[in-house]
Amino acid sequence: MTSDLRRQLILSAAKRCFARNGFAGTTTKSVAAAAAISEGLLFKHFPSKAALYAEILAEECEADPDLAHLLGQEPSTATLVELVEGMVGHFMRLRDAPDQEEAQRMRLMVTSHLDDGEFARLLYDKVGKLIGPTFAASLDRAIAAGEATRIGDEPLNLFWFAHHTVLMGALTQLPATPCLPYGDATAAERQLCQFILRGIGLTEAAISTHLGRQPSPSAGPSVTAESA
Amino acid sequence: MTSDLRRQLILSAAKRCFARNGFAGTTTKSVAAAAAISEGLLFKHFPSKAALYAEILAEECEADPDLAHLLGQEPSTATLVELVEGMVGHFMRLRDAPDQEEAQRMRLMVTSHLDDGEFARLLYDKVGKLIGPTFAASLDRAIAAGEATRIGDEPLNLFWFAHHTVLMGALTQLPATPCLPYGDATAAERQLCQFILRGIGLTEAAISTHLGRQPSPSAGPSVTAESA
DNA sequence: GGGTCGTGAGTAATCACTCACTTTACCAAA
DNA sequence: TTTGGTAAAGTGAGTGATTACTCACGACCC
Repeated sequence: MTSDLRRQLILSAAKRCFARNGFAGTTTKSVAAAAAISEGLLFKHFPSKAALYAEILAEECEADPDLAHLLGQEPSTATLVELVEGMVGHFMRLRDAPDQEEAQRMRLMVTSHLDDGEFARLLYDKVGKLIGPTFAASLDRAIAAGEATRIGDEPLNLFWFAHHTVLMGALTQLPATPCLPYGDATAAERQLCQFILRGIGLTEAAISTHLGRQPSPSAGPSVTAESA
Repeated sequence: MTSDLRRQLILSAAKRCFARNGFAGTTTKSVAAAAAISEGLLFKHFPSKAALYAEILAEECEADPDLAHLLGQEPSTATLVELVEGMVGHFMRLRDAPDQEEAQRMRLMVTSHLDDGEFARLLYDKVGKLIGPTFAASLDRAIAAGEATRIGDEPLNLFWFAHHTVLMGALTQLPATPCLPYGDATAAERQLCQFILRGIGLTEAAISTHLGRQPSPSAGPSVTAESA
């Protein structure tokens, strides 16, 4: 097997382990087992456990799951409802997704807060710089159209509030720790969308007009009512 | 020293350690050092590291910081604005609090999600049963008074959304990992209150009428504009 | 002087990490 | 096609340090 492919397989396996057990709770032995290689080979590809973790965090920093779904569409035309619906829909879909990789990314984002504060700062800085202009622009457009009220002087804070709600909400729903009974999934998704949209200042009229129109083909709220 | 007092000192020290480093990241040696005792004595009081952790989590379960501030006042008369202001004010005060114990409790609540999913479920169940009726009643009163719109069929979900926002917001502001720049603290606190109050359905009129009146003498938003 | 409080050296297991070694992949000369 | 050389891919037993936890023993108390 080529070195690059092996590297990627190790990173993928390690991401799974770190997301599930945190940095301290993960052993290099378990990572090697998850990657189906010997422990020695692991250290041929990465100089240390910490370096492996740092590389995974840096990778996550570039590919924030929420962010990818938020910015997957044309930034200048996306409305707030589209943005929030995409974010919440993505989070809700994690529960029933066959591939749990993104779910693990969520956990990883939270664990990074506790394992490595310095990285978390870097992540917030980076994500903020990326999403900030788009979110602020969408909010400004909504305010100009009379569809939203301006709340506070820091529009980006509103995005973080929403981000936190989604992140922790996802954490409570992931299979490993489904500790919070939201009830009907579709209803809860709509409720969360409304919570966030109202929170960031959208008017009731604008929400009831635009919510649930599934305008974005890539990350729309195309959930079915099949889940428990 | 009496056995009970020593026990409490160990619990307090251990809580600090677990909150900072999680379960796997905390060593019994470090706990003993933090409690200024030998490692042997620690195991005279607690049969295992896991048992010590479980007892701390169970204790937290009984004394959720948000919850204590929410229910500290008369449940039947507290308005939604008072409840949310108390919760957010408490969270904002963590940053500048000389005693960091409550801040560590916040971290502990989040780490428990990852270290012990079963406990997290128990915690949510317990907190939900305690806060549920109070929150739902306050919300019903506000709706009846025409001060709020009903959003969804599960009023408790709205509380969890708020809880998550506060919890993660606090995590990003704690001294060990102040990774998110909210800007002016007073403005951010007001912004967060508005975000949550709007999110749970309060009307713009009700918010602007009641927000910032500091009606609760125990846990009101009596922050000064001194922080950065 | 029995009983609790407290210690610190000790245990086996596990940790991150290393190293001597074998296997595989690849390519050119015969 | 076969042969031989070589470097990378891969292994697994082994390293000292650290882990959770124990135990024999001393210090203080009523």
